[in-house]
Amino acid sequence: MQLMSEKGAAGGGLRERKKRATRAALAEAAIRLAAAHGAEKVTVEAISAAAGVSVRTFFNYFDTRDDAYVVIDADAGARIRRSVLDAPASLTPLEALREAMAAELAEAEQQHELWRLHAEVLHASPHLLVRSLGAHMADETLLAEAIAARIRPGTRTGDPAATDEQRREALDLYPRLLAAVAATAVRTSVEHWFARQEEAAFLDVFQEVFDLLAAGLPAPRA
Amino acid sequence: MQLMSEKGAAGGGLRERKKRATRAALAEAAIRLAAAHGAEKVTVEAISAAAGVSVRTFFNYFDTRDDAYVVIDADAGARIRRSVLDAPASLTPLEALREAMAAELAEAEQQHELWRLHAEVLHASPHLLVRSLGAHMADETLLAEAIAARIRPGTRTGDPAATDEQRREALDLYPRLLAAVAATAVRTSVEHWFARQEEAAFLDVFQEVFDLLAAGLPAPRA
DNA sequence: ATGCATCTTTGCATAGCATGCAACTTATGT
DNA sequence: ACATAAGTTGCATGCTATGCAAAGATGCAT
Repeated sequence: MQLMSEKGAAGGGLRERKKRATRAALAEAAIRLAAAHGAEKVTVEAISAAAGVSVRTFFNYFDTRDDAYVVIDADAGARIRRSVLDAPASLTPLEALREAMAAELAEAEQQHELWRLHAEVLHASPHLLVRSLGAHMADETLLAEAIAARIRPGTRTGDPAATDEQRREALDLYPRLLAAVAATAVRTSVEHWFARQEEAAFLDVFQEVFDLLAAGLPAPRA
Repeated sequence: MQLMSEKGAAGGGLRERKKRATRAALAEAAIRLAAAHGAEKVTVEAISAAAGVSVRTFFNYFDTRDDAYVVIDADAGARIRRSVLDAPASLTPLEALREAMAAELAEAEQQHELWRLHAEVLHASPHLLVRSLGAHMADETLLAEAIAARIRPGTRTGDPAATDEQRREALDLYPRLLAAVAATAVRTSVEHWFARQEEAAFLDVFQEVFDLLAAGLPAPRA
C-alpha cells in the first residue's frame, strides 16, 4: 500500500482523474466566461454547458457559482505550510513565511494566462475579491497552526480530528496575527501591483511589503 | 446654515429619521433572528416581517440579505478617518490609527448587547465574517486616502467625484498597506478575544496586536 | 390648509441560485 | 459477470434579487 495520492498529483484511478478533469473544466470555463462577459453576467447554466455537464453537476463540485471563480489551486495552502515548517531554523517566522509565499507566488505567476485572467476577474468585481479572501481564511487558521508548530515544536499540527472551532481556540495571538498579516500582505501586494503594473514587478512589490512589515511600519520620510 | 448633519447624528427631517429607523430596525431584526436561529436559516421574509416592512423594501435598504448582518455602523469609518486626520502631528501614522480605532472600538463595546450578538453571529458562520471584511474594504480605500493625506498634506481626500478605481490607482503602497493591516488587526483582535474571552479584555488584545505590529512582528521568546 | 413635486413603499412578475430526491449511468473489485 | 459504490442527471421546490408601475407619505411653496 503506497503512501501516495498527495491528492494534487496526477495519479489515481479513472474516476479520480475524471473528477479532477471535470472540476478543472468547470473552473476554467467559469474564468474564461467571466473574463469575457463579466462575472455577474455569466450563469451557472452557461458555465455548465461550456464544460459539458449539467447544471446539477456544477453544484456537485461547487457550493456556489462564485466558488468556481475563486478556488484556483486548492493545494497551495498545504505547500506553503510545509514550506514554513521545513524552513531553516535560522529564519524568523516572518522571514520563513515570506520565503514560502514568494516561492508559491513565483510559481503561480508562471501560469501567466490563467493567473492574469484571475487577477482581472477578481479586480473587476471586488465582490469576488472578498470571496477569494474567504476561500483563504480556512487556510489562514491552518497556517497559524503551522507557524505555532514552528515556534513551539511540541505543538501538534494538521490533526484532522480537530474542528475549526478547536483550532481557533488553541491558537496564541502571535501565530494568528502573523498568518492574518501574511494573507493581507498578499492581497495588498496584488492590489497595488495591479493598479500600477507598469511601474513594478509583482514579486518586488511583495518583497517591499514584507520589508515594511518587518520594520514595524515606520512613518515614511516626513 | 449649520454645519450639522454629520449624517450619523440625529438631525434631519422626518424622512431621513424614518429611513434611519427602518434601516436600524431591519439590521437589528436581522441580527436577533440570526443569533436565535442561525444566520442561514433566517429568510428575508422573516426579517422584513419582524421590522414591519415588505420584502421588497428590505432590498431597497440592503443589496443582499447578508448585508443586513454585517453593516453595523455605517459612519464608523468616517469618524476614524477624521480622527486620523485630526490627530496630533507628534504621532506616527500607525499610532494615530491605533488611537482612532481604539476610541471607536471602545464606544462600540459600550453597546454591549448588540456588539456581542454581532460577534456571535459572525463567529458562528465564517461566511459572514468574510462579508464583514468585504463591507470594510471600501472603507479601507478611503482610510488609505486619509492616511496618505496625513503624510502628505497636499493630497486631496474625500473627493466624491473620484471613482474607486481612481482612488486605488492614486494610492502609494505605504498608506494602502497601513489601512489593510489596521483592518486585519481589528479582525484578528476580535477573533482572538472571542476565542478566549475569559483571559483578556478586548481593548488589551487590540493594544497588544498593535504593539506587535509596531515592533515588526519579532520572533517571540525562542 | 391646499396642491404639487419628490421620495418611499409595495405588489407583481421574472430570472437565477441552490438543495433534496430518485432514477440512471459508469467505474471498481472479486 | 456480478454486486457495490460513486457520479450524473432531471425534476420539483424554495429563496434571493431586480425591474417596473401604482399607491402612499413627506416636504415645500403659496
